[in-house]
Amino acid sequence: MAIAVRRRRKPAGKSRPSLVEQAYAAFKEAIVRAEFPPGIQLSAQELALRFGTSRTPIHEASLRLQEEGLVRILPKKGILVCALSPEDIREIYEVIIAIEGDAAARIARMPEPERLAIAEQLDAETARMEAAADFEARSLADMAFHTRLVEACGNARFATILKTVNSQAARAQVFMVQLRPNIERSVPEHRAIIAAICAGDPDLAQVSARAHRGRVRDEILPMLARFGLRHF
Amino acid sequence: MAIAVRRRRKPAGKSRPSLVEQAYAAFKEAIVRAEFPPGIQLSAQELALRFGTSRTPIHEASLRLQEEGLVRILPKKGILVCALSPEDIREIYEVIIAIEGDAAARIARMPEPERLAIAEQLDAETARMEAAADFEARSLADMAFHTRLVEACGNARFATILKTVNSQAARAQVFMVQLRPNIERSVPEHRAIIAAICAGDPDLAQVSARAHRGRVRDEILPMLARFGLRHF
DNA sequence: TCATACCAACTTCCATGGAAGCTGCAATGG
DNA sequence: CCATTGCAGCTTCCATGGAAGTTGGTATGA
Repeated sequence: MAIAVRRRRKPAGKSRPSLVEQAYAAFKEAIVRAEFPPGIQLSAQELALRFGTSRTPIHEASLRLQEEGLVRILPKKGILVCALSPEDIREIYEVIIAIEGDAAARIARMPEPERLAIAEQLDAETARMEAAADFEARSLADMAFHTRLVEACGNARFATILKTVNSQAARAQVFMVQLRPNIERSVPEHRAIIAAICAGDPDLAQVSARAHRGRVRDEILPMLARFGLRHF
Repeated sequence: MAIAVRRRRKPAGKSRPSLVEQAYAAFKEAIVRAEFPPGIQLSAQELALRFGTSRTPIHEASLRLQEEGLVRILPKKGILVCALSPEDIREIYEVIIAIEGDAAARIARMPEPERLAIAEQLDAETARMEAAADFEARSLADMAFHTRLVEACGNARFATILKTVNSQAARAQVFMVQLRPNIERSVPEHRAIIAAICAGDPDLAQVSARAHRGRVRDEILPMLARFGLRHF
């Protein structure tokens, strides 16, 4: 007997993600990449066909995406992929400004060893950004800087909120890359935030972080307006 | 013929809420009222029995509540009603401080007629609070003030974020009522925010709003610690 | 006595089909 | 010609049952 290989209790790492998880990730990816144009209306049936599951996981994934603001479920009608207006972008930036500003201030209030350690990490990302060869690499390092900033601040809810609004803005980011804003100006601004953190000055950190994101917002919004983009 | 009453296309108002909606509301209500003690583990089957539906609407409602942070779905094990630690309360207050501060500043930046109109509404709530006979009425007026503040600020995402964290904190509020913090101190602080808005001073509005919520936080956290409450 | 293997009772996960609602178009009646 | 009605084809909503994973208690062995 016992020919059959006995499975372990915890079979090597975590078990495969559920179909809901897969459908959620795939659907979200498709939305962010604008494979589904904003405003399009889909049915669970066709999505199930596309992702190779039944309708149930699709439906549950849609519920999650609706909670995040990426789609709207129209009862008895279908699933609507939400379109973002420039107004939405503005709202999202204001959330980012409020949260990141406080995150920077919180870090600046930490005891010196901790905040210096964080500052070092932030500085490394900024250096990586400065040294980056192409726009994409720079953009990636930029994102890493901001992610690190909010994850290090000691308030997990800040990170959650930013992750949500970022996923809303992600589709717009795809367009942004094509517009190629002058990301170089970010480097000294990042350094200003880092300096305020090192100095342990929460107010200055707050102001620097807000000024940085505010500048980016003020640069991007007219850009979008100029290109006459009504939605994303 | 035609004895049967023909239904209109739009049958008088909106149709009945879906079972998911009902289950969601009922489940959330039960959690907030602490009918389900925090940390308890439930099964979809028993909830379905309690709310008179099948397991599907319960499951979907649970997904929504999980997204809001009120429960966690443990795969193949059940639904866990999340417990809040004092640390969570602190985090939630910091989100409130960041968002409400910016909301107040945004209102103060509006053109005079608009911000005066909003100030008047806020003042009315504050007056209602001052005149309230019992603690509960005062508490209600207080909540109305803060709700109005964030809904009037012109950024719908601010309101959404606050609604989410408030629903997380709602269960703790139930305990708070029993502790009866001295809510009277809020009245002059509300008036300070209103004055800053009337004066059109965004920085002062920001500082006033933050100071108000910060004071409440600094009052409540030790209170919870003193009573040795580990979770809610 | 203690550690291990096993099993029965639980749980969610997911597919599926019928019920109910929405929409656009064609047929009908003025 | 226009308004109304009826219907066909679509959609989600929800109940249900089998598949598969988890757990705690019990029997078994050293």
